[in-house]
Amino acid sequence: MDDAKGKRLTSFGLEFERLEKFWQKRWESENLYQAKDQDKKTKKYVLVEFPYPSGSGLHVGHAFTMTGADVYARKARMAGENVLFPMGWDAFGLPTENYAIAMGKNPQDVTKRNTDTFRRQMKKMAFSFDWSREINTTAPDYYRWTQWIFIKLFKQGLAYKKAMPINWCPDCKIGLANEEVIDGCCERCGAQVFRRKLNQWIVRITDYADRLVGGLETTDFVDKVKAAQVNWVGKSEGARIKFPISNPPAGRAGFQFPNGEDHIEVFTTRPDTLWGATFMVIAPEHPIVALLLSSKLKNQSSKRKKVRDYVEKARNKSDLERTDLAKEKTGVFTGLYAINPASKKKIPVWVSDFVLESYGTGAIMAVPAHDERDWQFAKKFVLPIIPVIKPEENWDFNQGAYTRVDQGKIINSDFINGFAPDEAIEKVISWLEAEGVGQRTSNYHLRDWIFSRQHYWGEPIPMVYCEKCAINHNFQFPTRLPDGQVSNFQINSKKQIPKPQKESFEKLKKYAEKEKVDLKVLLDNPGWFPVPEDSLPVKLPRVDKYEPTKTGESPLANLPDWKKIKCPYCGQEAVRETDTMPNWAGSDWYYLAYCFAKRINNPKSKVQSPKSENIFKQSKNILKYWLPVDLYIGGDEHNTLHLLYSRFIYQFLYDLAVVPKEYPEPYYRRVSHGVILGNDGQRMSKSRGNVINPDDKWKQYGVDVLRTYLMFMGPFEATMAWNENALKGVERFLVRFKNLVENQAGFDNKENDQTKQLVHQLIAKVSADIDSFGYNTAIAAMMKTLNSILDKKLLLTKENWGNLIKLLAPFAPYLAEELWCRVLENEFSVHQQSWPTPQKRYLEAEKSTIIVQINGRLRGKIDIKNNILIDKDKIISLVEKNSVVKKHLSGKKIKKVIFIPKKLVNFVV
RNA sequence: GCCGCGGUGGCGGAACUGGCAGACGCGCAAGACUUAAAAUCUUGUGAUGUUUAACAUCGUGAGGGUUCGAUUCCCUCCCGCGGCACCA
Repeated sequence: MDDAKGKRLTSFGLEFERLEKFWQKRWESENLYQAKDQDKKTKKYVLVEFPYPSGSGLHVGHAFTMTGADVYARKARMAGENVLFPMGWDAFGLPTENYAIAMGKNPQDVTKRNTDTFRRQMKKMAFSFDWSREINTTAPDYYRWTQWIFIKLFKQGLAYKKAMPINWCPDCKIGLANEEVIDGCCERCGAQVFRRKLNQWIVRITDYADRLVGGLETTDFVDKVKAAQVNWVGKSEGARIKFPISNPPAGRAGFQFPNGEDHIEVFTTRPDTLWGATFMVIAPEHPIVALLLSSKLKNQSSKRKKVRDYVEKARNKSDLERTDLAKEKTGVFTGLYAINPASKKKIPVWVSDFVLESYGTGAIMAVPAHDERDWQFAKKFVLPIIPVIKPEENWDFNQGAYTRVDQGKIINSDFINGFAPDEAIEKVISWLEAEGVGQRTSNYHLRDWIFSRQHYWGEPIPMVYCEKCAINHNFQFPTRLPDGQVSNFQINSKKQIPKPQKESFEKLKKYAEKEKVDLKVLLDNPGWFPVPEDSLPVKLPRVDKYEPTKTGESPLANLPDWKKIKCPYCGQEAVRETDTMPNWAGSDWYYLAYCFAKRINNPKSKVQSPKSENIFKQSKNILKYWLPVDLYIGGDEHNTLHLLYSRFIYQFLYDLAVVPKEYPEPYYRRVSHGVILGNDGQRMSKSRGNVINPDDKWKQYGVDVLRTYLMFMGPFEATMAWNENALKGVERFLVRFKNLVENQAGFDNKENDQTKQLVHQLIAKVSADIDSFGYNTAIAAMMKTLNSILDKKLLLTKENWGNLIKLLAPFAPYLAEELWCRVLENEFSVHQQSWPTPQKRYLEAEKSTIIVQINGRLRGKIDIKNNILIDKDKIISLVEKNSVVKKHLSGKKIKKVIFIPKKLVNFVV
């Protein structure tokens, strides 16, 4: 075409940079993308996970994910929806702290610099975020509310302090949650993790286990996300069964079972195999073991010494060693015997580290005939193996356990003999409950959430410890049960409490009522009080050293002045908690914060309601308007932890009635984005040298080419390798598009029906594809249409060029704006235009192609006019006249004709 | 071991609820333009066979099944990716 004017463009890149700057500035000055609270339009909340602003800037993975979200948001906005598409910073975290330590800078400054870089890059990428709602988890006005949530958790009895054997990373000098330990090593530094007991704040997420699973029903998460959540909670149903001890070391001074009764309780999913339980195994941490070894027991036999040695060894083992499947079973006999409540047989109690203290009751009934681990143990220590399910084939129980136990019939089991296992389970549970030796129950893999971190760069946990109160409140009542629960608060129980204690108990009770604190938590955590809510935030003080202390305490422990505080209860001198919160805390509720970001970022503004009201209640109407999040785009790596934690916190806030009662779940739809690999097909990493930096690419090709390429690479949810050549293909497409519009602009073009059909079919296709994240096929369709226009030398009217530009706008916003305003000379801005709607009359062609098959094999195609399309007989006779069909049909009998209107005719011969 | 996802040309990928397999892009080949190269444009491009056309046969990880018809549904198996894992 004509390049006489020298106007013709062959590539973007540098030449385009000027335009990008120009339009970026204009969009910003006109506040194009601000969402309006309470607007009458349909709201749509499009959320993309906010990044951790690392020092290395925006990653190409961020660029990919956010472009995908941006395309969706832009299209929705043009289609007339009130779109909330916000962005912020999840800025607390170890990398910043480590960098600060290494460079001697303070994390606040490092964070400021990093977020500035990220923001600049995102603006360059033309992401249509509503920057008026930007939030930062490290801003005191933000984490004030993160702390507030923690206080509420405490007051409701959902946070408690406990010495926990935690995963301790010797290099980072920090306690790690189970989730942060990968193959027994620290997720961040790779050092081997070992166990260490440390006082930690624990959050009782397990109380919400059933709701975290049940709530999924009302959401539209993709199946794999739901499955991941369900698996993580890991519910299994079964029964608890009590096994009485036949030879308690009775008469010995000080011996008393921890549960007050002389039995060991187990959890099993297969109560039907109870008759096959020939021994028991308890975890080395089981309370009975501690009791057996307690110094109060005088007779320290050699057997007892063996137990002591074994338990000692197990304690020093790392998790990695303990859970190594391949290793041989170890264990020792405790000297205790239990009575199998069903068979009444005396069975030995062993201790072994393959039984975990943290799951179930920390004790199992071993059924070696039908469980692989129990079988191995029985084989090694020569314990009896009794089959209780009849195998469907010949089975040698000396060779292994028969574990296909869902089929078969029960044997050797008294009144359940002959039943199928699932029936037998029901019968046994009824019997257990009737006899009072067991009950139906469920267990979860989900553990309570260790919430303390011994680090600087996190939200301070807003708690105070008062030693004097701790002494005064360490009430010894008979009402305290062994599991830490308090059954009732009757002072007038059998054992009288001494008078001073009684008085202080009454006082504490009053405090609990006034402050709305669960009395149970105060009793379980003597001396611990939340800071008063109106004194929040507990600001992170500046320190000189960011390293954790040698004792494993956070660096805040080095600040005596900061630590000192008056006890909120007694007013005397007390100390602050020096631990900080885990990374997840700030991201648990950030999607709520966007809704009322103005109130957070400017707490002194007039919109602030009375101080007594919390920000969630103040923003009730705004939350009701925006929630739930309509679409949440994020990575698979957050499908368990972040998603589960934030759903839990939301459900908790729901129970506090501070979020709208209409929405029991925060996120309606969850879509997980894909991953971009380097051009070698490997995960991008500095060590491989295959990292693609988006900065380089937009400098070379321009933002529009980069964005369009990212969306064209493949399905939004897939894993794809970078391919520089394909990037050039996209550039060709955009350049051709631009040149063609420029060539046709300014003419009074007349177009034919064929052209209109092309345009309207494309509108329908692109609209549908964007809605279903089929960005790659949307772009392919645009390419195809452009090729047709070029091939057939079609002319388009200004209106239809406008339509095509609108379709392109979500992908290539700069080019679209340039063509819309400068070339077509339309009014600013293309991004505020309404999304085109396809006209039905152009969607269907006059002719349809009918496929002709013979015996299901393609033999020809025939174009048929629409007006006779449904007329079966006419079409069949028409088809039979076709020469190719005639040839194939000659000399054959037609048995049957299959006719699908508008699609095909199939002759069966 | 368990759970989830996937396997289609030389490559990335397309194919709606079973109905033209390979859209679109890359790469490659030939040609045009050019002194030449790059860029751009045109044409071709799953395999095999008679080979000019046209046509035929095969072809969506392997094998089997359902169906007039299967990349799509069912069964068995193989391979890859992700997650969980001594969880009773």
